[in-house]
Amino acid sequence: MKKQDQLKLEQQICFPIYSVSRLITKAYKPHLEKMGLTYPQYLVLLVLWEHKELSVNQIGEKLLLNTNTLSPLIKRMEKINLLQRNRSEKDERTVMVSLTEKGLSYQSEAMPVPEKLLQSLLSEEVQLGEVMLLKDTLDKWITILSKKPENQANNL
Amino acid sequence: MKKQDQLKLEQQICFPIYSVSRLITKAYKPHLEKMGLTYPQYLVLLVLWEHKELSVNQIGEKLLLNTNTLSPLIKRMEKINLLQRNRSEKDERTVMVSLTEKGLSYQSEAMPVPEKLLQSLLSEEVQLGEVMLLKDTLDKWITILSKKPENQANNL
DNA sequence: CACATTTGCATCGCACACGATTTAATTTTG
DNA sequence: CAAAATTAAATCGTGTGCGATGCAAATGTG
Repeated sequence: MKKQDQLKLEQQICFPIYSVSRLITKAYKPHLEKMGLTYPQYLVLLVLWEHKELSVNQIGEKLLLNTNTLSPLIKRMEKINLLQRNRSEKDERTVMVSLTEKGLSYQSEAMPVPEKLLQSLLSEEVQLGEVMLLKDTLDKWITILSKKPENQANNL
Repeated sequence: MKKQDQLKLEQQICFPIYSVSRLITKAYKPHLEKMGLTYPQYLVLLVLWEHKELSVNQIGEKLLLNTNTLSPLIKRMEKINLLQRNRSEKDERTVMVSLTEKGLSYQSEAMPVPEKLLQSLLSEEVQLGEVMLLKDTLDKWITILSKKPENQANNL
C-alpha cells in the first residue's frame, strides 16, 4: 500500500466507528422519542435501572462521561420528572441521582428496543457471532483507551 | 439470560461503539490540535486530499453528514484558510469546495497519525487481524444502517 | 411559457461532548 | 486547629450533529 493510501477514507478504521455510532443513535431515535428521551439520556436510565442510586460522578465513571456533560443532561431529565437529585447528607458536595416512578416505569417499555435493533442488523451478511466478536474487541479498546490518559497524549 | 439483564449496560452492543468513537476522537485530539483541527474537520480534509474538489453534498455523501452540519463546519475551515468555497457556474446552487495550499500541505503532517494510533492500540490483547475484522463488520453495518431510512424508523 | 416541484445550501434551535475554570465542601498536613 | 490540597458539581465557551425550516436556482409538467 502506498503511503498516501493510508489517508484514504476507506482505509481508516476510525471513520466506520464514528459513523456507525451516529447511525445507531439515529436508529434508536424513533423508539426513544416516544418516551421523550435522547440516546445519552437513555444510557443514564440504563445505569440507574441497574443501580438504583448513584452520584453524578459514578454515572460518569460508568458511561465515561464528565460532569460537565452530565450535569445539564441530568437536570433536563429531572425537569421531565424521570429522576430526582439530592445532595448527600454525608458529603454535601455529592449529588445523588435516583429514578422517580416514571423513570422506573420506562424500563418495561425500553426492554424490547435493543433486541429489536439487533435483529434488524442481523442478516446473511452479519451473524450474531460476528457481533459478539465486535463487542469483545471494542471492550478491549475501551480498556486500553480509557486508561492512562497521559499515554493518549503521548502515543496516540 | 433474564429479560432484565438485556438492559444492563455491559450487555449493550451500542454503548461500546458510542464510547470507543468518543475515545478515538479524544485520542486524535492532541495530534489534530497541533494543526488547529477538530476530528470532523480532519475527515473533510481526508476526502478533499483524495478528491481535490467536491460539492458540499458530495462531501456529505462520503462522510454521511448533512449540509446543516457541514455548512458551518466548512465555513470555519474557510476562515482558517484551509479551503475555499466557490459557487459553481453551471449550477449556482452548488458550492464547490477545494483545498488551499495550506490545506494541501497538512497532508504530510497528517500522514503518520492513523498509523501511530493503530500501533498504540495493537497489543497482546488486540491483534491486527481482529481490527480488520472489526472494520469489515462495521462497514457492513454502515451499508445496512445508511440505506432505507424508512426502515430505520419502522424496524429498529 | 407559467407554475409546481425538486434540489443544494444555509439558518435556527436544541442537545450533547469536552477543555478550562469556578465554587463549595471535605480531607490532608504542618 | 488553620492553611493547603483535593474533590464533586456546576458553569462557560466552542464545536459538532441533526430535525425542521427557509430560500433561491434549476427542473419538470401541462
